[in-house]
Amino acid sequence: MSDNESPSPRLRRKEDARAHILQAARRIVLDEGFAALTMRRIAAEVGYSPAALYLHFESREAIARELGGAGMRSLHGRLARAAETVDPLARISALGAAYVAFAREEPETYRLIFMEPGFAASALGGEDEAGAAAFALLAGAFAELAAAGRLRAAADPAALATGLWVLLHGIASLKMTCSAFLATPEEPLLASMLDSLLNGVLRRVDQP
Amino acid sequence: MSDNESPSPRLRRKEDARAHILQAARRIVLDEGFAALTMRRIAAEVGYSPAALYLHFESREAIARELGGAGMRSLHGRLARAAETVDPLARISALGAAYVAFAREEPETYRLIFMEPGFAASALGGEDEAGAAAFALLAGAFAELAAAGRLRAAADPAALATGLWVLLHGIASLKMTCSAFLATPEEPLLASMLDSLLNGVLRRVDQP
DNA sequence: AGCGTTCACTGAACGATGTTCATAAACTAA
DNA sequence: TTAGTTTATGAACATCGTTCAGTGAACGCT
Repeated sequence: MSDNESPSPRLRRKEDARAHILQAARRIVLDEGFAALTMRRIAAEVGYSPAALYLHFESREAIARELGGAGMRSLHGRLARAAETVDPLARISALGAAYVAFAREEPETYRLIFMEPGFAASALGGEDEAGAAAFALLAGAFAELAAAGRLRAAADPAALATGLWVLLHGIASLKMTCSAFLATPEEPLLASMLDSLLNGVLRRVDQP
Repeated sequence: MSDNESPSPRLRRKEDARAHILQAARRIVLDEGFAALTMRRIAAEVGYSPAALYLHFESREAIARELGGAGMRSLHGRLARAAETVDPLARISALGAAYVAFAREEPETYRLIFMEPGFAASALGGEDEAGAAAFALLAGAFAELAAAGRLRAAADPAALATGLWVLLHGIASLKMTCSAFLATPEEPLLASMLDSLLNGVLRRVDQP
């Protein structure tokens, strides 16, 4: 499996430069917001001339795309940790909480992934691996519920996962752009909506 | 009630100019997207010099804000028409369909209102009249349901309206940025989610 | 070792952006 | 008519993404 033992110091340094640029870009986005992600700003941060960035990235959008990919992997990581919850019902709550927490704690990253035009289009559509994996975590929980016979007959796990994502994204993004409107904190709102949704979807059982 | 019979041709022309500018701006956003809304582009459209725009508006953002306000009034208009449905349950469906249709047919307007940073913050928070009125339409439907005793005990109409808005915004905005992900058309997805949500919130009755 | 080639990088520039300012024309009020 | 306010302009400034002709330094080869 050794792809290349000594990766040629040339390429090594090239990849280092790429990494440094991305790291600087990430720092800027986190500290000053996505709007501050400027080629000249990045260049100053890494000690390059603005033109040098184009030797490592095609455009500013390419850097943003890469950053978005990393953000998506980060989100996937959080969801994966939440997905360790064994009970599928509690897992759904944990996944939702993790998702909303990510959006709250790294709003600029979230905006970059899901709210910037012309980029997120490919984030979940299959092209992005982490995005698909993240979605699979949600779908898995519903699939387990279905397999355990705890779902109403007509309920489709994939559709439910999509619905859950829609709900989570609705909370996360509305909170970001219309925080005054969403006076309720995210968590209680999420809990109550999840309650209603699951209440409508779960098979009713006399308490066993 | 006559505020001012002859509004002084001075002011008349000034307001005309404002209207012309906004109209041109609206045309640009609709035809070429929000990103194309440039001061120079607007100026060219209305036949002014770029600097002249600053005699009528404080900044580009002010124009965008005004446009967003108009968009919100337009959305409110659609919702108001849908709100004529008498049965509150059917009305909720109609409101949802109208909302999603607005976002689909005028995506750039929707993005301007709800997805552009630093603007939508005040769209629903009470400052904007149309926004509050639009929300009241949703809340009204749930309040009627509650008054008719068709809601579960713990259900709070205002919270439910917020939840519905979250859901609608989730569908509308995810469709815009991750259309590949939302392979399902908006309407069936909305219908099924609304079904589950209401199913979990409505008081169960033996069919009367 | 020396030579030629490739590579990483820079400085200056281009077109476009939002915005400001001095200036001129046009309209209003006396 | 004259004085003054309003409206519009053209040129300019700073900043943006991006391109391109050069400049060394590092690399591969003989």
